[in-house]
Amino acid sequence: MTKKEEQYELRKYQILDISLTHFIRYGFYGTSTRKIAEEAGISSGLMFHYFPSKLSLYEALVEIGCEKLTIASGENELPLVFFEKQVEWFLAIATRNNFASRMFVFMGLAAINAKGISERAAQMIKAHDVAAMSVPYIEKGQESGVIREGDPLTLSVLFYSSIQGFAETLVERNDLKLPDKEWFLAILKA
Amino acid sequence: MTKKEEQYELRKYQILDISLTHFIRYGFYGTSTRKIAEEAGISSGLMFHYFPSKLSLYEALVEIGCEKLTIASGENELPLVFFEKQVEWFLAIATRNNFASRMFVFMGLAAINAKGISERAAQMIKAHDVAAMSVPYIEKGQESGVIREGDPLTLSVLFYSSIQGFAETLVERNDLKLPDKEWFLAILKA
DNA sequence: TTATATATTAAGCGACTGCTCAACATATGT
DNA sequence: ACATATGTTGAGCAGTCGCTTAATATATAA
Repeated sequence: MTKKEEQYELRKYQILDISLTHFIRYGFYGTSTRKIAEEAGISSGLMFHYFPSKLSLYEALVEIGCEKLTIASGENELPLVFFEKQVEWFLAIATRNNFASRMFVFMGLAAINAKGISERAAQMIKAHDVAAMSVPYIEKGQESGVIREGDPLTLSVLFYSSIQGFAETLVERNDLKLPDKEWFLAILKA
Repeated sequence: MTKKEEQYELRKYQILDISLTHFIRYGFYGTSTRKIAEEAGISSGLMFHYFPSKLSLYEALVEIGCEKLTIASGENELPLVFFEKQVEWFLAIATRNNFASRMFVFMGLAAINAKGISERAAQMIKAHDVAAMSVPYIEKGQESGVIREGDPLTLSVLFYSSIQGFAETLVERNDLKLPDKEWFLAILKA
């Protein structure tokens, strides 16, 4: 990779990183491309050399979020092992206030108001419904008696909501210790 | 109350109601006072007869949210009874997609990005930290052995995060049944 | 070195924003 | 009926927005 291409990719990531923070703090419409450019130390026009529009910047983040926040669905794992891995994976990225942990908050916000921003982003998120994708594991666990009875989707949504909700709180507060993974699993366990 | 005053209060509530929906969907900066006025069937100027600014409208909603979403802390209740009442109260308002249930989502968003909007709103929310206020109940429950061990604040935050997170998901999806209250309490129970 | 492609800037356009204000309509109190 | 206070409008102001574009600097390839 040439020097030029290297700087290109670096700038692109830098813009995404700054945008992520701004989108969380000020929302899509409150985020100004001028401010992002200023913070990145480039002219406002150059922004549009890297991303054709503010919307494309937002959608790029949603796409990255969909990729990064997907869990590799283990092949035919035991249900409780599957959900335990989910929690462990979350706790691992939550310990560092990095790109991924801010992405968690961003995606939570996007799930609520992407419809008011971009139909494409809304559909990406909808197609990436981790709670719905985990329903089979819930059902399997209920059959074997290790997961409590009740509507599987609702149970799954509650499990991921608790992770999502805690992640949102975590970014705002620094007086929080990390929960034990058993606390999350208690929602599911029979 | 005269006919005039009656209409005044009605309009004021109507504006708040429309604003609530817009703030959730488009965020503070994406919400236009003109659009709110249009949806309320009044001129854009009249908006500012009822609320002196868009910010005051936002802060009014935060203030209402702080009032409505506060639970009457029962005097010396048993810890598990206290948290059970919290869940029951949430489930009661979650069953209707009304003002209160949208307010739930609004306050969740406000907790994240009020700092980027209004210092006053941010402090109102901070002063209304239900999770922190519930810590004594957690500690009491841990002493009597009915609540699991672990950092009390973290435990409390996780409990309320699960409620908050589920409420946020509930407004977006209509294919969800309501969880059993035991599912939430399982997070706390020893 | 020269030619070509890319990086970068800054000015500026049209649209939209929150909000004000002079003007007019309506309702209330006497 | 008249006076006064309140309700209501819509044009308009100053500012910001996303984005374009002509011009220029810089890096790469020949």
